[in-house]
Amino acid sequence: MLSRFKQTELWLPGISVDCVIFGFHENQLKVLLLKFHNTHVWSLAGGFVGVEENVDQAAARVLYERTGLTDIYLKQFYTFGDLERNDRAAEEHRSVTTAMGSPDDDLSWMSKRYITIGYYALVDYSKVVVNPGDISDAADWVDIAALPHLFLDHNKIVNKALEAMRQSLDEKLIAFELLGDTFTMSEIQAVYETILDKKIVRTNFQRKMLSLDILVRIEKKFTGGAHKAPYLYRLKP
Amino acid sequence: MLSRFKQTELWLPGISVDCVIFGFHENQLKVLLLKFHNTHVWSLAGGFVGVEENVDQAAARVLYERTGLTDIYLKQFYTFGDLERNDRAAEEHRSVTTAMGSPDDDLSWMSKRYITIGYYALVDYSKVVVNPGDISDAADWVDIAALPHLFLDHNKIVNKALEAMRQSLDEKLIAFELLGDTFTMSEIQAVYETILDKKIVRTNFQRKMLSLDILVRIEKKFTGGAHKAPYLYRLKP
DNA sequence: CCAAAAGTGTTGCAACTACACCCATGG
DNA sequence: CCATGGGTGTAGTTGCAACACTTTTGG
Repeated sequence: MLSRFKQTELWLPGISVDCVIFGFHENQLKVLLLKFHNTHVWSLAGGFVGVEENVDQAAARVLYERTGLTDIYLKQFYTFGDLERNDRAAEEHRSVTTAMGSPDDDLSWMSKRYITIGYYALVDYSKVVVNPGDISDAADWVDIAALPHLFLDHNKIVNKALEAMRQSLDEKLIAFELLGDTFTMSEIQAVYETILDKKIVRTNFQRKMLSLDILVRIEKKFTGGAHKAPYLYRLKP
Repeated sequence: MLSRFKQTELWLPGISVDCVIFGFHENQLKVLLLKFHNTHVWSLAGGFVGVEENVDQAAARVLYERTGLTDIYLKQFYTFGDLERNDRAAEEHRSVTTAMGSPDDDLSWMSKRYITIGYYALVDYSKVVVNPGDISDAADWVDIAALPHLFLDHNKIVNKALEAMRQSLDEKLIAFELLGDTFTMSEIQAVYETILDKKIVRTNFQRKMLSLDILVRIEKKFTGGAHKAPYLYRLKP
């Protein structure tokens, strides 16, 4: 069952990719996490690199396998190659294998040294159909502000991904990748405020967004809340 | 002779590090390049990662082996993992091995697939004592504006390093890493102008530099040129 | 009417740009 | 003297933050 995660001649040895998959829901920035079978060990979506596969492709494949999505904003941000990143590997390996109670499941790869290439992905939360995969029995979106302790150095990887994303936020307008095709101005603002972790004055934010000349206001208005009528916007093509 | 470059159990398989070593001399931003024995194939300073070595340490070691320097500003900027990066490997491998004419030299590693982790280093040109190492017979500083065709995708790696360096130039004040302990204001400006590839108004640049409150003006003046007397500066501790 | 959403105007600050102009000094 | 290096002043621009205020609209 775990055969495709075993190290065979199909995969490059000692190398993995890890995807920090960000989504935005209920005014929270969330990360997609996986939980190993019968344990409470949470980890990022990761995988290996095929011998006939680009590293970027491997990351896109991992993303696809867990979310069913393609053509997603996916960016390499750092490569983690410290020996210490596996310091706790033996311990966690034990707890994982013990919990699984199946001596046939070869999880020895967990305790080997890996250099992992970190990618972050920005996806439309509502479009994701989560698939935990073979080695996990659960997958959940977890608020970035309330992350549990993660496998190995995955907490560090998430933090580094957040940093990288913040850097590119204005420059590359990646906030829209987290939203659907249409969105209200306050939704965009919520994304910015959550990622940058600070309040923004509405009027100034709105002016700035509109001055970028990348948004189209859709005449059809939002048929939602109690006493309101926010406009919907769409990105210009 | 080439034994330490062969893949043995001492090195991680399929992984390398490449260092883009920048120096500044005669108003030019230069990169340290190596030339394989008896060929005209130029490449970056690269190496493998020891099984008991952090990736960062491997990069620092490579830098040390070629320049004799330690405690250098060295930053990971990208990991190159495309299959195509080795597309020309076979061809270049042939030209290299043929030129070397020594069937004993195992250069088969050249045509294998490698994922390489890119680092850039900023060094004081005048402090470098170049050591070409075992597989190269020459090492030279080459003006960034006149790079030859490099081994594999090393041109791409240099360009990506330049981009990354530009990004961090203001933010982290890395320009000073390229200068000696003391320097004139126009030297700093030359570094900035070369890296950013644009002219800067002298007065504004000077004001900005001094306003950062990181420079100490040394009373002793520069005993150099024809009709002038530029001040020397030093970084505050 | 009321509350939320949207839009307009203004003020002030900080950073940067582009010049004009000054002083100092070594040959 | 003059060419070069070094320094000051100032006017214009831009982006941003903060705040006040008005308008629109659905219930």
